[in-house]
Amino acid sequence: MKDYAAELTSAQLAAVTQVDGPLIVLAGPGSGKTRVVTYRIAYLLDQGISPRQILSLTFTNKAAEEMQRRVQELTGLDSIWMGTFHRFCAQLLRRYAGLVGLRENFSIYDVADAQRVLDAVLKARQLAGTHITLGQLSQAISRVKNRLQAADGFQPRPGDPVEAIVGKVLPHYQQQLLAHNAVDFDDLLLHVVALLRENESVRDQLDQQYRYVLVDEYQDTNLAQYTIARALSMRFQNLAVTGDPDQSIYGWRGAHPDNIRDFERDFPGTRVVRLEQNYRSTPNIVKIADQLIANNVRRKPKSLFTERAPGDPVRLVRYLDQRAEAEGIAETIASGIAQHGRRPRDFAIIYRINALSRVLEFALQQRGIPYQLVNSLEFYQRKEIKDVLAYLRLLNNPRDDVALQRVFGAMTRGIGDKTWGRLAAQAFETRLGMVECLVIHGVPATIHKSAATALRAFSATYHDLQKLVHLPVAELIRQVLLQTGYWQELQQSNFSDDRDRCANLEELITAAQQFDQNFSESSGLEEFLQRAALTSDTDAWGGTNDRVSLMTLHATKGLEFPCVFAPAIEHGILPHERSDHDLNELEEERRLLFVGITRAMDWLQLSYVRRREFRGRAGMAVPSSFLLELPREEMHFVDLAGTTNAAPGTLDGEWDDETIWLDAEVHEDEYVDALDPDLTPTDLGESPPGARTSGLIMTARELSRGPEAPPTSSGEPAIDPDYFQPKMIVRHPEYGLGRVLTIHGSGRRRTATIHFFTLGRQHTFYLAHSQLRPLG
DNA sequence: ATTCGCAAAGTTTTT
DNA sequence: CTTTGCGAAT
Repeated sequence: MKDYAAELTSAQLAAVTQVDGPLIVLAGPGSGKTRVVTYRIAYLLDQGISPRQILSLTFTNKAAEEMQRRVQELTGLDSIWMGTFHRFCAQLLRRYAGLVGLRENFSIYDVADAQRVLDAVLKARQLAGTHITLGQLSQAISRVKNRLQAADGFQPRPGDPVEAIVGKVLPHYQQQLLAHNAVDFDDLLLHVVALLRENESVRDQLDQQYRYVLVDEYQDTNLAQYTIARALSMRFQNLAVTGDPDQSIYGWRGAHPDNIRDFERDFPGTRVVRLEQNYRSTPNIVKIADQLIANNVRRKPKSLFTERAPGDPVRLVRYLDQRAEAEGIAETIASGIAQHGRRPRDFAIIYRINALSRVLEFALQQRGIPYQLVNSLEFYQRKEIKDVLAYLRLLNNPRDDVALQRVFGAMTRGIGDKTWGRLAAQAFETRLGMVECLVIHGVPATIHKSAATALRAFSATYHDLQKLVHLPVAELIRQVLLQTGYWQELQQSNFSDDRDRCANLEELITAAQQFDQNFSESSGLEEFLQRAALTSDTDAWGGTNDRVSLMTLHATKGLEFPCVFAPAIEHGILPHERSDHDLNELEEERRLLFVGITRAMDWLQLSYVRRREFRGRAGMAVPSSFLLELPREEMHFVDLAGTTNAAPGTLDGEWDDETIWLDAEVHEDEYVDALDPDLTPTDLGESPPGARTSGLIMTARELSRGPEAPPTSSGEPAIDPDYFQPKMIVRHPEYGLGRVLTIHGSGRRRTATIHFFTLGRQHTFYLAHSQLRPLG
């Protein structure tokens, strides 16, 4: 048995050795949370508890893998069930499909698949043509589902147009999914909730089977997930959750904000253990993280501390543009590897939105630095991959009409809307899936000759392939590619990107081969499809490599790296423009940066640029207001933007608010000239029709508004910056009337973001300098 | 029914 | 800059 006391602090030990009863571990970043969880599992095993009785639920696949790895390192065991809620639920549903109206071979629809169903429902219900997009609708449905508002009992909030449509559509949408023997992501949870609620014996049986349930990243679970965890812990209340409210970054996905309070309510006598000491990062990093997060109002104060030796200051770098930024980062990494004994895997570049990865990738490629994109949507989103997977899904689940639609659209010739409609009509009458119907009843008489031939050909191929579903998945994929002619078509194509497609398909086959080796059981195809649906990245299947990691801030959760770069800390990107109208969302953005900063162990660089390209257009970037909230002593400012009044690097180390914040405006005319030489003075006054600003970037034209109206505040008395408050209506001599959205900072540093009504856009001002006046 | 071409629109984060 | 959508021509 391990000497637990010797390897853990007293707080950690308390969390590890509490075997029975409900437990909450509130763990700050880097406080050894994963260590606590893995040691706790080891301890449970030492107490004679069987690995089969332990269930460890995580939020992402990545976190699950990491946990699995570390548990194996510690105990040598890999037989403990670890994975995401969604994967756990998918497996349960395979077993109990009949109890919720599914068959065990159900398909899992991704967002795009689900939207197709939604689209069909809208059209059938004559509800198409509202200004509400499919995306909004499916998001709203997702919210409703995650809040456990029952499908038929859902009451739309009065006056909410989106919810009104959700109310009309939801029952039919659900019915269609069931008819296709399919579930969307949220249904995986929802069906399990229903299963556990309606079948006490099943619930009790599972409760007994999984006597020890661990939930990681508890702050990001939604109501459905919490309900599941609780249902498995009624008789045996050995539910241990770990989390950190300051790292809650999935509110937009229905994470239940008060779940920690709920937990204590539902499980009286819960033991709460707090872990506040950080073992991961240097004091500088901890300090700026701590000070940043202190700006969140809706938060229980908590302070992080560390006893690590002081390290390098955190770097804040201003680059000229995104290319310079990417190259600068690549350069720094290269020299870190060449001169400071770093490995590529020591570095991570983390950003707010996936779109930012492109330049960075390019710069790394140029220098031959190996990198990996984590969770980029790429692989399983690619057309050719989705096409083949659709065919596989169709073989596995003949009711999957959405898959058939995709197959007809991409892998067969000669079948169009008309034929589709006629086939659908017959399928509807016979209450079968469309392929089922085709196989059983043959081609409907209403279908024209050429289309009928195409259908018969498809039908014959499908029939042949159906006999092969028990082959190893890799072999099955090969057969699908060959027999449908898809492979041949791509091979003979003259388009160069079809070459890439073939390569991607080969990669899929390789992944399938790996899968076949690891899972030689008979239900191979189903399991393979499930994995394909529930993992978003390829390297989840492969090993860990010595590469620089590129990922979004969301994807970094639970990870740590010696050296971290966080580029594009700019207004509109972080905080994201769609988040800064709402305090809750803004605070979530701040937590996101907090999570990002605290991934760094030894070395951290934040950066922003003066000029960022967006939709092909260059525009001025505005530094994020979060930068103003960071302490200065722990940081080192480096200006590489090459401004006219300061040679590159001369501002090293010294910076104040003007340096990072106002400078972009001071030099704006110079940039107008640089960006748009054809701009004539008459252009300057009005914005061209249709020119919208996202708030992300100011265009040259918008910037040019500035110098036309030099500050006229000479005669007017200054207004106390503290006078301005959110929601206040204000007037600006240049922009007109607007409403204060958010306020940041205090004193001289206090800034306000104003939404201007007539402009339909927003600007951020430094209140001590601004020409803003309260109305009246 | 398919394909090609151009125009418009839209870009958060994940299971 | 991409991707998606729509309309016309084959």
